[in-house]
Amino acid sequence: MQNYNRKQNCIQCSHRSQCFFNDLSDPEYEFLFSNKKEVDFKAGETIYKQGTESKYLVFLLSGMAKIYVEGDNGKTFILELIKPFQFLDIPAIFEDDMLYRSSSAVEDSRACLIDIDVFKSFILSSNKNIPKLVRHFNHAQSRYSLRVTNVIYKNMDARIADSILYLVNEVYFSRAFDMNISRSDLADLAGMSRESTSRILGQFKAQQILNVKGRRVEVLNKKQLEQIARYG
Amino acid sequence: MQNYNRKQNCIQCSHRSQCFFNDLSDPEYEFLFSNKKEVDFKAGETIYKQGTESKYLVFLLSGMAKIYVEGDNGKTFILELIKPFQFLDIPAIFEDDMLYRSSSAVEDSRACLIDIDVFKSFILSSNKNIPKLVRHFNHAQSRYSLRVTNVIYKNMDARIADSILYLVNEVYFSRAFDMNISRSDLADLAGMSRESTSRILGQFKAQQILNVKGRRVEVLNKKQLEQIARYG
DNA sequence: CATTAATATTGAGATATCTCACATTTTATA
DNA sequence: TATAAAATGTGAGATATCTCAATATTAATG
Repeated sequence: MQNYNRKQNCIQCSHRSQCFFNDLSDPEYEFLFSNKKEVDFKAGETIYKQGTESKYLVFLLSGMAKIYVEGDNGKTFILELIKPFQFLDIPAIFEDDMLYRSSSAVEDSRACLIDIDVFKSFILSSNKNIPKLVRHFNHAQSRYSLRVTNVIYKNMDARIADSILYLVNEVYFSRAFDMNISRSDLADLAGMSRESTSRILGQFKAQQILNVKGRRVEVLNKKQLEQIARYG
Repeated sequence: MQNYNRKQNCIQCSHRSQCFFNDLSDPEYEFLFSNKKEVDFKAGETIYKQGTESKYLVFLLSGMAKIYVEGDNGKTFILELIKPFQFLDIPAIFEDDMLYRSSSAVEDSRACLIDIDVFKSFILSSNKNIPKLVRHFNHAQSRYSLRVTNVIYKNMDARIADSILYLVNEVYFSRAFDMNISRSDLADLAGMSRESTSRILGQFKAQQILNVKGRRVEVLNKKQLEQIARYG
């Protein structure tokens, strides 16, 4: 069986909590990944849809995915971006295996599908797995709170500043990066229209807070960006 | 030790998932509630604040509490209302015991505080507790998704309709009820200003969708309310 | 019961954000 | 490399929602 080179991968794993796989014994690892499937997703392709049940737990191997909620009008609000060696959503296991959010690939990606029943057995097999699972949920909840606060209380400037800081601090780990997401995605991340997003990026550029050229973004004044993210 | 009359209580428990306590053995029950404290909260009093750590798990015994996120500007957005025999938030156990949201009593309430370390031991003590815990998290996540979708994609009419339907279907279990929350709370639940909330209630009354008099609310046309909640 | 304080309603103007239409740039394709 | 297609930027008007100020109602208190 292919080994996901887990010790190494976990270094890259930006998930707040430990990676699920970094302290598994070989038999545990074998068990969890028995029946695994690997699937490729083209940029833009849907990985799963909210309101559907899933027989799998999706683990990203390469590329990037966005997790979002959809309104009746077809608009989307991005909750987080998922990078390799992170899970996408864990369905409502021990209930109906429902997914409450949707996901699609923002660039060509490869994912590993873990059988949900195997995952359940894995979770129940040892109480050493429980803290990891709980940390996953903690993380999801803390992110939700941040996202809600962001979109409810902040004006457009603050929302864009916040989104850029998210990219800097939690996605690309650098003040200068090439976004692999479109302006529309950035708009959906900030919870506003594409046009407003453009306007505010232009304004930040004029204020020398950012340097933006196409998908290249460079943060020139992080302090000020943080200030804006906080007070609008 | 006082017994919370758990078999009976769980009938009242509106939590999607089973109540944590309805199938505990007596020794388990004894263990979980060892060291428990009972505390009273007056209407309006804060139960806990987001960003703080908690040594307790709070379980509501009487009254009603609201769970909300706060912005830097002091505004609040209510995520859900908690009734007796439900947990308020489970802190980020197996991490830093942080709370990501705030809670306060909307009417005089009594709560039972369960020692968080006892709770952790309880969770780890048997894998039969895991599904219950996971269902709690599933529930929290599904509610977050609903709330986010509600506030991001819907106009004011839809948000008020949605909030009223929440009260009907998940809080009071009746088309006609006396709200124990203020207009401000209703506004915070719908994510809009107090004034706009008043206006829309007035409009729904004029359209004979609702009958509102003070805190008495009666839904006259639920079909239409659902229609509005969906399409605005 | 009268008075005060708190809560709720209403209207009008201010403001933030969106939408639409079009121009421009970038990317994909023949 | 030329051309079409897609993505992005920009301005102006439309719209939803908020804020402020005044009034009305309900609840609390002496």
